[in-house]
Amino acid sequence: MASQTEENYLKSLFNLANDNNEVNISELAAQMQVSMPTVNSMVKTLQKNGWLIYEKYKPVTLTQKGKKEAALIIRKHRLTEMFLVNKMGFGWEEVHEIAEQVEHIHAPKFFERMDEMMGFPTIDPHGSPIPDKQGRIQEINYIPLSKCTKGQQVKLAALTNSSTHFLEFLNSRDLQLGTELTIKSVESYDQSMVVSYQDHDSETLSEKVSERLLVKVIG
Amino acid sequence: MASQTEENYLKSLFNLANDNNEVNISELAAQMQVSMPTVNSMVKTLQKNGWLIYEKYKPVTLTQKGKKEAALIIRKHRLTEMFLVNKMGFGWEEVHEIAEQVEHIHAPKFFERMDEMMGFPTIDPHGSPIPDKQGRIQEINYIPLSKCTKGQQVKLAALTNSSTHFLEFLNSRDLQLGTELTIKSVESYDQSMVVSYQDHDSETLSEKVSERLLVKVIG
DNA sequence: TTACATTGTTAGACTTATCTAACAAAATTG
DNA sequence: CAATTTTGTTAGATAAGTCTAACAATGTAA
Repeated sequence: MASQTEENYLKSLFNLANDNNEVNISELAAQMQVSMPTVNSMVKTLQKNGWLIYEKYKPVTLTQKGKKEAALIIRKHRLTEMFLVNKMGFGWEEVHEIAEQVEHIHAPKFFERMDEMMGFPTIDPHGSPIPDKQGRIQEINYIPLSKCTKGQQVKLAALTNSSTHFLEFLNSRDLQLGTELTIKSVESYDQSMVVSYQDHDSETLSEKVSERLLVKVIG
Repeated sequence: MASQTEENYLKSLFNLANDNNEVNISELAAQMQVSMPTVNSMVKTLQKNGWLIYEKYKPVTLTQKGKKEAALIIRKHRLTEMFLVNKMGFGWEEVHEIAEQVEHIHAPKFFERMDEMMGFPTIDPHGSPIPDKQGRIQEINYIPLSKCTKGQQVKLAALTNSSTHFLEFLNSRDLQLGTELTIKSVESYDQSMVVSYQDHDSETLSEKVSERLLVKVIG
């Protein structure tokens, strides 16, 4: 069984993996906020335990076993976030830190019960997909709002960043998953967008914001 | 902040404390399932951090700070157990292991929300009192069934032991908190008791069982 | 009250997860 | 392609929490 620390590395590895499923030591060190030598020694341990493939001076790759384990931890994280929001009345900006701790609990029934009570949700409060019990993750293809153009109508479907700060910003603008926006204009200088939705006739979103908002084009 | 390991020692110290608030190194080692040298080095650490008083070759004593910390961890444990039973549909025999993990989560709001959702319960599913937010614990004076005599009527109020095995035994006999029993006889040879309750006209309980059942005399 | 048993301590070692300093390989760039 | 920067590795140290072996203090009981 992976230690809590190992579980955190697996999660980061899963999230950082590029198209070739590769992750650099330096990226992992940055993500985990530890030094490169620490990562170096940890990847050797993770390899020894069959979670990943490592060769000197090469990027590392999760094994099937490692990918599944990571997905199951992410499953616990996302189920917890959804439970906290749907069943316990938390705001979407409050749940990450709690889920970060709850995800390490070893008690399959606990998470199955959450899942049941919520009617087997497929996405978490930030629109990210919840891996299934086999660790399979359904890929959804939303596009960043920043890729959209003037006149399009889109529905906010997910976020690429779920930091408390960003979520509080969205709260302050009444932006929620499901909100339908119309793109009124795009400023060519800085790519900022003017959008309208609900009671908001004209709200300006910087590129930094619009590239973190994943949307579905509806018109 | 106490580490998870330290939290577990504090909890054990709290539970093992005798009338003088003292705990022996050997008792603590047995409870924690570690060697005496391990306890010896840990109590030095705990003292250094102000959780307890330690003098060579003397039993240790929790400080006020240590007692409060322990009670607050026990609070999280018992709130969790109650939440699992009342809000998530678990049986009282399933919750200890899960609560043992959840009690280490640092997220005051999480436990406050549980508390609110349950309407601020004062006992856990096994009849043990839930310490308040200040770490004060309300002492309740129930007596072990084994101390009762023929003819008495009593109500099952709490348990001194909440092992899964014991709880499953109680389930098999339809014994729950609140069950009212009449003591039909006590066998002088082995102190076993014959009791009746609900549909059970004549159920024999060994001393081992009756001394673990805490009751309130009602007639 | 001396001997024995129990309880507690010290010393030293191990594992996990981390660090810094020094160095080596790989990638980038003039 | 040689020089430099970036990335990765090795070596050695540290802290937490554990162990065993050896020894010391305390308690018990003949």
